Amino acid sequence: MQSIKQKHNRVWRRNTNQRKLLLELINGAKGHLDADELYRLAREKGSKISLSTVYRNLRIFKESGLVEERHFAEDHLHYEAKPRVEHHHLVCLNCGNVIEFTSPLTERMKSQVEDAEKFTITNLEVKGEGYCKKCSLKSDDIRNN
Amino acid sequence: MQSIKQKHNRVWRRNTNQRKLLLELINGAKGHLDADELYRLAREKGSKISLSTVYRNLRIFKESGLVEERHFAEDHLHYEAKPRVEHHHLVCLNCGNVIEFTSPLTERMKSQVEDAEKFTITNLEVKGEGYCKKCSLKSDDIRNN
DNA sequence: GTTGGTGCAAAGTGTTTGCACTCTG
DNA sequence: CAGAGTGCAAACACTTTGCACCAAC
Repeated sequence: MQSIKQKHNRVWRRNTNQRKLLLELINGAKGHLDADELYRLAREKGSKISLSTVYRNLRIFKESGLVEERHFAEDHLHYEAKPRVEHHHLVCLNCGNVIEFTSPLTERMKSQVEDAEKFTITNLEVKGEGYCKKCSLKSDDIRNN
Repeated sequence: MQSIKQKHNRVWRRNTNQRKLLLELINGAKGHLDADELYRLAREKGSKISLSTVYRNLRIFKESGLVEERHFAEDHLHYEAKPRVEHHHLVCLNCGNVIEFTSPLTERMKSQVEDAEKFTITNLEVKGEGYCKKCSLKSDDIRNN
């Protein structure tokens, strides 16, 4: 079972029902969830959790490294369980679809940059914006400016 | 001089003083600016521009491809003039410094992913979070959880 | 029992919008 | 002189916070 520590390993956090449910939902989810989706899912499961609790716990999970925060849209955040294999995202500017991908080059790039910049990367986010196969045609007039 | 088109190349936008000043400031800036910094810079230059105008124009610039939007912090956006050579960012979780880097691998990764996923990438954002050289030591207790 | 966690409502923050006025083209 | 652009204030959406109560340890 996963467990949560505060920063600097000082205190073990309490194992509340709300917390357990949230972790369960995040880990069970296929893709990425935002706070509101998570809130609605939890309510559907019968929990009387509040939105503030969702936010508070998401922050804790993030600080503990259990989930990752993603910046897809301009206006709010998405979260997903920290994956074993690092993967990244393509966001279609037309249909809004998010495609996950992996590439051996991202790992190589990471080490190369760490080395060159003397920087320790704990979290790498690669996001490509553009047009998916289906939407590619429609975007011609926008792209060639 | 740069010019601004609306989507689909329909209309040329008006060349207002506010617009000119904003472009000037963005292009003259070393790093990345957020809307508020831009607003303050413009006011310091004597313009009586409003914050709404800053936001409205940033959106237009972005749609026109003149500036790029960056998601550094969790709570607000940064903008920078679209660079000739694509570069990316490392954000230090301790001191908050943003380091720019380039890597030949990012270009290769881009084409590789476009090919593999049949996706046309118009904008690639690579962001590494972690610890810069100076701050690396302090982060040991956080990293090894 | 202590005290971290919760729900609620209220406040905060960055961003967008409605409207009447302004100024570019 | 038409209508795109502006300033202002009010509205918005997402997120955080203060506080009294609750429940995990």
